[in-house]
Amino acid sequence: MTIKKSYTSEDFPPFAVTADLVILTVREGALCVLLIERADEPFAGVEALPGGFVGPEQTLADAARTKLAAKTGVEIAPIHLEQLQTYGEPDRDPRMRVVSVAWLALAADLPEPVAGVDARNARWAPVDEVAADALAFDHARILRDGVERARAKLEYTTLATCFCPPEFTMAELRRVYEAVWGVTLDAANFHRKVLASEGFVEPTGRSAQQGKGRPAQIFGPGSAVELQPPLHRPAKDSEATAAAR
Amino acid sequence: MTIKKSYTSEDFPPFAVTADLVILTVREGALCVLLIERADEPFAGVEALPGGFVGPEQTLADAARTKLAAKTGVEIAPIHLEQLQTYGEPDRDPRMRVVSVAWLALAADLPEPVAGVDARNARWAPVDEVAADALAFDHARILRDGVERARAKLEYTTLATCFCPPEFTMAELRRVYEAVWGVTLDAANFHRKVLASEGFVEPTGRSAQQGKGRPAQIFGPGSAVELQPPLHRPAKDSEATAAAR
DNA sequence: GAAATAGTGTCTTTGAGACAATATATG
DNA sequence: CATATATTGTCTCAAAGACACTATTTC
Repeated sequence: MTIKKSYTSEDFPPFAVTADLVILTVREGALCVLLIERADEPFAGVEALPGGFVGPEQTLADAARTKLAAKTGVEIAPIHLEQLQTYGEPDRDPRMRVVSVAWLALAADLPEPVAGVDARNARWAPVDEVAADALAFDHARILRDGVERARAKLEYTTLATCFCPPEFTMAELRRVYEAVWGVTLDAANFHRKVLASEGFVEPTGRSAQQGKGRPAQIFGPGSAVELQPPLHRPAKDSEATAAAR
Repeated sequence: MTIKKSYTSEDFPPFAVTADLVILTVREGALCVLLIERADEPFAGVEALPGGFVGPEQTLADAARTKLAAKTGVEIAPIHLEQLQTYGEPDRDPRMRVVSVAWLALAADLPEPVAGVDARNARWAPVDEVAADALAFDHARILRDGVERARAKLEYTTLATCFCPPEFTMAELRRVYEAVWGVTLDAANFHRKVLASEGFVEPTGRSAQQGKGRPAQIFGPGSAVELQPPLHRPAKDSEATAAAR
């Protein structure tokens, strides 16, 4: 290797950099991911995670935010966005060398997604129904990593409130945990543990109006980011029965 | 945006991609990071994390492994390597648009590092003595993220054994935790908790030879990756005294 | 009142941490 | 034997989870 005083485009191999998004939400009791159907080759007609190239003057986070807003049609209100991992196998895109910086977004239930110019269709897919080989590129792997990150973070952060509307009941928050973790939780113990975690939720003083049973208190998100003490994730219901055999 | 059938170099902005390494070890009771002194501009003479460009046909992980082996002079034996985060602010490198994929490496105490062609000098620096503005580029931020990742992972994984030689005593393992977390741990409780975490360590049956007191049993790393139950990180000794005021 | 959902009480088990006590080496 | 380090025992406290019980609504 020779020592150089400055770099020109000949000194380093050029890469394309994309931002790809794992956008998760909870719909009808299931953890769902936003998938688009690709319009162009490669993988035309195959579903993929939304994403696109990072602009030359654009922050990585900005690129992710822009694409998130475009797909969800929502000005980034209470949506959490964090960097996941970067994927850069030399052959992951047949066209050229592409490095994909993947992001994880958590959102409350949103209106139906918007199809973009480069995507025929978009939908919320329950993550458990996405086959390991159903997505373009290495997006199935990225999705898996994103789901696992979300599952882990619910244990020790207050991120579950990102899946809820601005105001919610204890039962709604519990159903978020149940959907993301794929478990059933004891309502009584959950209630106590959430209230014991300082700054997790903030009581509004009001109660829910309609409903069958006793009206539930209404909470908003609290100011804390980390859960102290954390909530522990039990084994999945299906795994528990499997282990009991 | 127009729809295109194929991409050429005009269709996307070219980026340089580097792999930068946070290589941590425990030396003389302190968590240390490998720093190099930059030979070239920008930041000539300033310390930085080791790293370099990713080759056109190279995996991101391969690029990190190669640079790790070059700097430590060690064929990657029991060294743990995992991806940390990717940093790509448009102005982080004054020469051009660079996206840096950062990696975290954990190693047992190694021989003195090797200076490379593009580095005047290399040394193990205790992480607590690296000032927030002492490193080139945004490497101080990367270092902070790496240290925090390592600290967190010792709680729920068996990675602490990566900081130990292939065989170690319970006290050596405990001193790893104490150095990384900056705390003092109760030897008795630590002993029990490590043995209670199935697959964390494997007894060899032998005992240490030299030493002042009762000879310690010698262990090797176990087969488990996650700690069940985890070890909990207490507040730093200094923070505990501060909180007591 | 029956059913449904929200919320509280209580008991058992488990693990964390403080610290006493014992074991086995060296000088 | 004094000292140093390793290892085991024991006690207390906090949190997790199971589950009985009470509270407040709708039909």
